[in-house]
Amino acid sequence: MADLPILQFEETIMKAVEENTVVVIIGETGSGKSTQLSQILHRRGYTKSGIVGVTQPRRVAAVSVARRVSQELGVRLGDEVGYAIRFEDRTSERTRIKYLTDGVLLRESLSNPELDEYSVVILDEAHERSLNTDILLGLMKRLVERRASNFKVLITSATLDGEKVSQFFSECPVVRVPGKLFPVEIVYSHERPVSYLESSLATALDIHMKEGEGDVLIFMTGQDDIDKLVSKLEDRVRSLEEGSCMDAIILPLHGSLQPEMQVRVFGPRPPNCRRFIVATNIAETSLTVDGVVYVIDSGYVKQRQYNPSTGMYSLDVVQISKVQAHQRAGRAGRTRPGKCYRLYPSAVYEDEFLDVTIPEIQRSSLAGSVLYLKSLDLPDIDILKFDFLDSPSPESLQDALKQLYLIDAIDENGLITRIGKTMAELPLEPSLSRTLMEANEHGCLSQALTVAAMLSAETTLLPGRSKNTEKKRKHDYLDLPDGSGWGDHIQLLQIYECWHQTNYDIDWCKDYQLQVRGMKFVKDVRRQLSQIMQKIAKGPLDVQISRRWKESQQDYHNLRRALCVGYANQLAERMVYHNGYRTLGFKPQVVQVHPSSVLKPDDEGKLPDYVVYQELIATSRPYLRTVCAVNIAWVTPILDKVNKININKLSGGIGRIEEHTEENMSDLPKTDNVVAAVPDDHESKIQAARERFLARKGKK
DNA sequence: GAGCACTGC
Repeated sequence: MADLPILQFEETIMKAVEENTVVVIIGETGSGKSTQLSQILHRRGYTKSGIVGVTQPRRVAAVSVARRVSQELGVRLGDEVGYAIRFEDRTSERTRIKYLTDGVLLRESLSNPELDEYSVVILDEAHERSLNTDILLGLMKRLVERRASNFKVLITSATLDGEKVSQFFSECPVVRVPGKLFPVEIVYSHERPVSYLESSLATALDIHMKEGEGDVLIFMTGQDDIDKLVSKLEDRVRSLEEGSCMDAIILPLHGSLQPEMQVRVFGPRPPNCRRFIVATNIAETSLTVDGVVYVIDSGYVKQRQYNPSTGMYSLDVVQISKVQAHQRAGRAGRTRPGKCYRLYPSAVYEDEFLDVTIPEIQRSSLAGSVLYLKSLDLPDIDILKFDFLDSPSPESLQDALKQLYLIDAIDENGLITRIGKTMAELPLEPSLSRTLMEANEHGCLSQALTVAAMLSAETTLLPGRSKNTEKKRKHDYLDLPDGSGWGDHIQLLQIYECWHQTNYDIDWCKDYQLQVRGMKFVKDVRRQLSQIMQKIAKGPLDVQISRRWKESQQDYHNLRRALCVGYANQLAERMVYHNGYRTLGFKPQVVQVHPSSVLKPDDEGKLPDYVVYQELIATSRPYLRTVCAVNIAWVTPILDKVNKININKLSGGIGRIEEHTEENMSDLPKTDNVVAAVPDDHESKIQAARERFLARKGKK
C-alpha cells in the first residue's frame, strides 16, 4: 500500500481539492485511486462534515473496494467504512466512507436531490461512461453550483479524456497520477486478417511455441466464436505437444458462463503450464485475470445499440475504440512486462478507430432516464437543455418523450404526471412500472409484480447454451408451463407461481434447469417492488394462487390488458397473409416473433392479431422477443393517441430539436416555426463522430 | 427455427 503512486501526490491532490470544488484525477490502472482517494480525504478531515461517497459502475467493485479500505483502516466493514448496493446496505450511522454503485446514488438523489449528507462525492471509473455515470455527471454539475461552500466532487478517469471532463466543469484542475503497470510491447499485424478467428488461432500457437512463460488472453466478440476457438486450440495444441515444453489449458470466459466455470479461470495455475483464456470484453473491465502476459486483440467488440426512429435494438460487431485497445493491452502488463498482439495494422488503429467508445447514453433508449430526470422536479432543470457531457441525439430524446407520453407518464405539454412520479420510484423500465400502475387499478397487481420481477432477470434465467447438456435431469425445459396460449409474460408468471408453490425449492429450479441465482434475484426484486407499491396497493401484493381455471383466465385477461397499457409503445400487428408482424407507433418494421417464444400458431396456423413485446432486436434478422397476445379493443385507443402526438408541444415548444429529425417525423404534424439552430462546436463534433460511426457500419 | 456483448436501480 505504501508504494501506491497516488500517495506521492497527496499534497498536490489536496491543494487542488481545497482550492476547487471539482477536481479530475487521471489515474491509470494500479494507481490506487479507488482505495486511496477516500482515505486521503478522510485523513484530511473531509469526513467530519459529511460522508465521502465513492461510486462504482459495478456491484462487485463497490463491495470489494469497500472491504479492502475497511481492512486498511482496521475497522469493521459496515462501521466507518461501508457499502450500499441494491438489496444490500452495509452502512451505519458511524459510516464516514461509503462505496456505492452509481445506480444507488441516483436513487438516493431521488429522495434527497441536494445529497446533503455527503461532503464529497467521488465518481470513480467515469471513463467507462455508463448511462448512470453520465447522468450523475450532469447532476453533479448542477449540485456544485448550489452547494459550492460545503461540497466537493472528484472525478476519476483512466484516460486522457480528462481534459474533456475538465472543460465540462468550467476548466477545473486535472491531476495526473501514474499507474503501476509494466511496459507492454504492441505488435501490429501487417494487414487486416481475412478471418480474425484463424488469425487469433495462429497467433496463439505462435506464442505458445516461441514465447516464455505467461498466460494468453484472447479477446473475441461472442460465445460462438469463443467456443469455436477453444475447440480449435484444443485440437492444435495437442498436436504440438512434443514441440512445446509446456502444457496448455484452454478456458472460455464470458458472462453466460456459470459461476463455477468462471472460477476455473481465477483458481491457482498448475506449474509449467500455459493458460489460454478466450474471453469477451468481460475481461476488459469487469474481470481481471492474474498471470496474463500476452494479449491477443482482434480489434472488435459486440455492441448493443438503439435506433430511436425504429425502436429497434441491434447487436453489431463493431471496431473498438483506441481507449478500449489501450485497456486491452494493459491487461498484459499487470504482473510483469508483456506483449499485446493487435490483429490489425497500425494504420487501421490510427485512421479508423474512434478515440473513445461511443458512450452508452448515445446508444440506449432514454425513456427511463428522461422520466428519472423529470421526476427530480428541479425547477432549474429542463430536460431538453440538460447539460450532458455528451448529449444524446435529439431523435433519442424525442423518442423518449413520445414513449413517456403514450404511457401517461408525462402530459401533452411534457410535464410529469402523478402516475409518472410514482413510476419513477420503481426500479424498472417505464413500460413495466406503467404496467404495475395499471394492474393496481384492475386487481392483478400481484401478478404484474411477478412478471415485472421475472423480466428484471429474464436473460440470466434460462440455462445458457452449454455443450454438455447431457447432464441427467428429471424434467425437460418443455415441461415448464406454456403460457396457456397467451405468450411469454404469462409463462413467466406461471413459472414463478409454480416455484412459489414448492416453497421456493432450489432443487425445483435445478430440475427445470432454471438458473438458481437468477430465480433468487427475481424473488429479491419482487420483494423490493412490493415494498415500494405497498403504500398505494389496492389489492394483495403476495403471490396469489388461483385454484380454478376460470379464475386464472380472468387474471391473465386483466394482466394482459395492463401490459397493453404499459407497452403502448411496443405494439405489433400481425400481417394478413402470414405470421410476420408490423410494429406500430414507430416507422413500421416487419418482424418475426423470436423462435424462443412460447407463443405458437393456433389450429388454423395463425398467431394472435396483436401482441405487445418486451424487446425489438435485430440479430440475424429483426425479432420480437418476449411477446404477449392482446385484444384489438385495447389497442385502438392507443393508436388514436399515437396519431395525435404533437412532438413540438411535448418538447416544451422548443424548435431546436426539430431540425435534425424531419425525416423521422414525417408522420407527425409539421411545424413551421422551426428555429434554425446553429450547432455549436461541441454538438457538431458529436454529429461528426456519429456519422463516422454509421459510415463504418454501412461499409461492413 | 435461432441463439445474447456488458452493466445497474
